[in-house]
Amino acid sequence: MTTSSEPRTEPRTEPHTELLRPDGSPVRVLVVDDESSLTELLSMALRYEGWEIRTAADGAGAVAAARAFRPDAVVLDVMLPDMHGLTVLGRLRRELPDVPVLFLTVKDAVEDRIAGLTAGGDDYVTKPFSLEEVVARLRGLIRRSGAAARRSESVLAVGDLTLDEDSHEVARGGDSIHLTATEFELLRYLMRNPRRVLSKAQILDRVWSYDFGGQANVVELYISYLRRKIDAGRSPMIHTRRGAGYLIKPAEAAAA
Amino acid sequence: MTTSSEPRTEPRTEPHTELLRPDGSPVRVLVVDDESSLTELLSMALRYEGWEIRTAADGAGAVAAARAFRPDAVVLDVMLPDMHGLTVLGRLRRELPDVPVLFLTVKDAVEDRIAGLTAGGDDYVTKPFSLEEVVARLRGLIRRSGAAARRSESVLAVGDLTLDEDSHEVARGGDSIHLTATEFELLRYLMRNPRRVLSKAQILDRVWSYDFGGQANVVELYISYLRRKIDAGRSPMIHTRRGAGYLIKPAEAAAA
DNA sequence: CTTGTTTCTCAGGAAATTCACAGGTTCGAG
DNA sequence: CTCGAACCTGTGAATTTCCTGAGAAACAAG
Repeated sequence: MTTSSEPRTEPRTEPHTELLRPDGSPVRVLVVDDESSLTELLSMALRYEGWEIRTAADGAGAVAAARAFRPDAVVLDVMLPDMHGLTVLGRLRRELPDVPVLFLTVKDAVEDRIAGLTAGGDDYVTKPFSLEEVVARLRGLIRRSGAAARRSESVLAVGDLTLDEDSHEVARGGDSIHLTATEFELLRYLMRNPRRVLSKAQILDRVWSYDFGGQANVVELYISYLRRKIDAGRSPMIHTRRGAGYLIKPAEAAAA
Repeated sequence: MTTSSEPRTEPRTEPHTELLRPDGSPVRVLVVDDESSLTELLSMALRYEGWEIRTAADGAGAVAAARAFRPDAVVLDVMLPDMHGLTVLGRLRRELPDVPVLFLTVKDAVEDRIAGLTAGGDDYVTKPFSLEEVVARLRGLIRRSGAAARRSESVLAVGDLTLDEDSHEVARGGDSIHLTATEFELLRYLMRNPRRVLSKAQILDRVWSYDFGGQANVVELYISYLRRKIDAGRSPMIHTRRGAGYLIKPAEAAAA
């Protein structure tokens, strides 16, 4: 039995470090997509981040909502029923010159044109996406746009393990570690919820894309990969709670 | 009903640490399921938590009740006679954008089609469930949703024994203790009712799933397991009241 | 087209957990 | 003190849960 001595009463942060506007009010995000199941899913996930969400189903609605709601960021599907995303972008910009936009595009579509747009500080993710990806990108945009009060750090740390959300660099105790995209997202999710048990279902819902229909044991598999890279040899940080899920926490001082 | 034999005429002292809304009124929960035996069972257990309960048997009723009752949380069976749980969810969200939902699903059947449910901070339990599980999950949802005063602690403490509901960590006097899932739930139940005698029937009804059909002496067995881990050597916290049940309380100053 | 990487399925095996059973122990009423 | 009921706990087997190797499929880069 690992004998950690203290009862651990360290400050327990909310699921995620909160991002607030300068005046202390919650960050506002406008979600624009014509598939209601998607706006639904996104709304839920983004509200859970503590943000205030408004949705619109088409370009006209988006512009109107932008004017009324004055969001700090916009999630915008490139394909809308009434007008093309780029048209919407133009009108949005007229309302809100500096608001960052996260585009949702289909994989093989006009990726280059979108890519060009991201030069202006915008960003995009391709459908089907994972919620972790969207949330992370959005956080990045908001952080960089200056809409957030404190310029929050892009580095997550748990014990001697660090993960940089901007550069995607991961290191444990000085040794840099190469992770694949999925491994990275899984680790980020764990690290954003340290000391908290996350069920396999939660992980799947959050780290895998919303249309993933495969076996739930991919989670076990990727945990296994992560352990090989993160915990190899050292005292383990990723723990299994049989019947409940997984959690990450700083390694105990290795038993002497 | 369950396999418990004796009539439940237990002393009805006030329940557990109460979760209240900001204005001090009791938390409201809407329970939606078409099996009346289940809504019955749940209502009873949740009322006992000190919450105000309303029930509905189908989707239409759920939406109406949501509008009128404005609950702080909803327990929602995914399979309803008139519409699918996800449809209901959409309509509920229109009424109550931020209300957390606890889904009830069947284990094997639709497991894949509930993807995304936990993503927004919602949660689910699979049938057959134990009441402890439902109550714990609900408390977690409410705690995190902000309906209750923010940042309530997730740690239960009795004497020098602590149990963290987020990390599933248990420790006594600094020594961390590993418990299995069932042991954990049993201990949580005891600790949420300190100094109070809980009969074996109560424990069975509460900690084991409602369809448990085994020998009632599993309770004795698990109490025995717990003692071995919790009380080992130290002065005991788990006590037997012959003919009545068990209770947990802070250890007396150890007799020299 | 070829090659290297990444994602994922599948399946066997290891390990932990749950539980029944039964013999032993303790308690308290008479 | 005696007896039966209530309780405790060792043993072991069935079951569940998790881990991980091997390889197929998908993908990206050259």
